Amino acid sequence: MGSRYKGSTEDIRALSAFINLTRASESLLAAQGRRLAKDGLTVSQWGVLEALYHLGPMSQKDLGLKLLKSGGNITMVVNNLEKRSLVTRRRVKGDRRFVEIRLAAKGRRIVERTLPEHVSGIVRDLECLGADDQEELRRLCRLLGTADTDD
Amino acid sequence: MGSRYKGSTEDIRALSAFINLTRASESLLAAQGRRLAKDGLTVSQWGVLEALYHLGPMSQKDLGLKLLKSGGNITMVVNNLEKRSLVTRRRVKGDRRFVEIRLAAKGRRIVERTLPEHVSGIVRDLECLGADDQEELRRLCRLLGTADTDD
DNA sequence: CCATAATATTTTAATGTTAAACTGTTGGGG
DNA sequence: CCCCAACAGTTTAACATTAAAATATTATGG
Repeated sequence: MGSRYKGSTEDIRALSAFINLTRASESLLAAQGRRLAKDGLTVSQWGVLEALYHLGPMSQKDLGLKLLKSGGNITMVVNNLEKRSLVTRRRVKGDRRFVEIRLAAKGRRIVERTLPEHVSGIVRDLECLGADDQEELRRLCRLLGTADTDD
Repeated sequence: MGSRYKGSTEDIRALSAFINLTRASESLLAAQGRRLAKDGLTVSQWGVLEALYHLGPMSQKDLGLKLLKSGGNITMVVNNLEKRSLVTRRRVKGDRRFVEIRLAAKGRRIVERTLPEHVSGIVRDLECLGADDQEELRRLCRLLGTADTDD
């Protein structure tokens, strides 16, 4: 049944790095998702709220660039936030193609109340690595992220 | 507007590692997705096909454990593969709760034809790291994956 | 000025994802 | 033997995600 696998040493090295990287990422994201769920938020919704909190109001276009998501996706996530009055939408006067997304009071309260807890959750999740290993991990991942191998 | 951020050095270290890790993972997964799309497959579908190819027929339960996905999700992905005759479903005689998923001939042909290309794609994507860095990355990510901090 | 290209957003269709409720099936204790 | 815990799978509801088509607005070249 098994063992029809024939990979070189380099293949195995790269595949092992790949699988462990994606597993680690999924694991951390899942943990963050569980914490956010207690506040009734998803990871994507949190991404939007945090961007608006730290960078101020911006268009959906800019949100998409910041979060590396498609325009249609941003529309959906902002819809769900707007339904719950966590953000507001407003057509930009001057260029009516743009929509300016802004943190609503309720959204701001949620971010300010829960931000410390979500930061410390991530810090705790990474604690099993020491400071040096965390910086090494960041260095290696940064190299990968930059590598925009558009084949 | 900005600069209401007040994080300690440790916070920033952990957050930087976190953000770069998830970005790198998304970037690699997106690249793999683009390659798979040329063969009309998604990352999830490929995960199922590859598991069946390397490990042989198995129940949806086992697929879920192997791929770390929910039961409902496996039902959906297998449905889509079954529609295209890439896998087959069969109730297990003896214990009729189980469904055995098996690679169909067409699915096997696709895996055998495209596996080398998809492996080498990953190898290429990781090439910007040397062998040592790849193994270091694997080590660090493995530590994170193991850390099942169920808060 | 006007046709057209470019841009921002929305919509649609397809897939993925989970939790929770629901359907069968099995196995075990009373 | 039968009720019921446990278990595998499916369905449903909600959200996420993308590509591609559709809408609306703006910019631009002739």
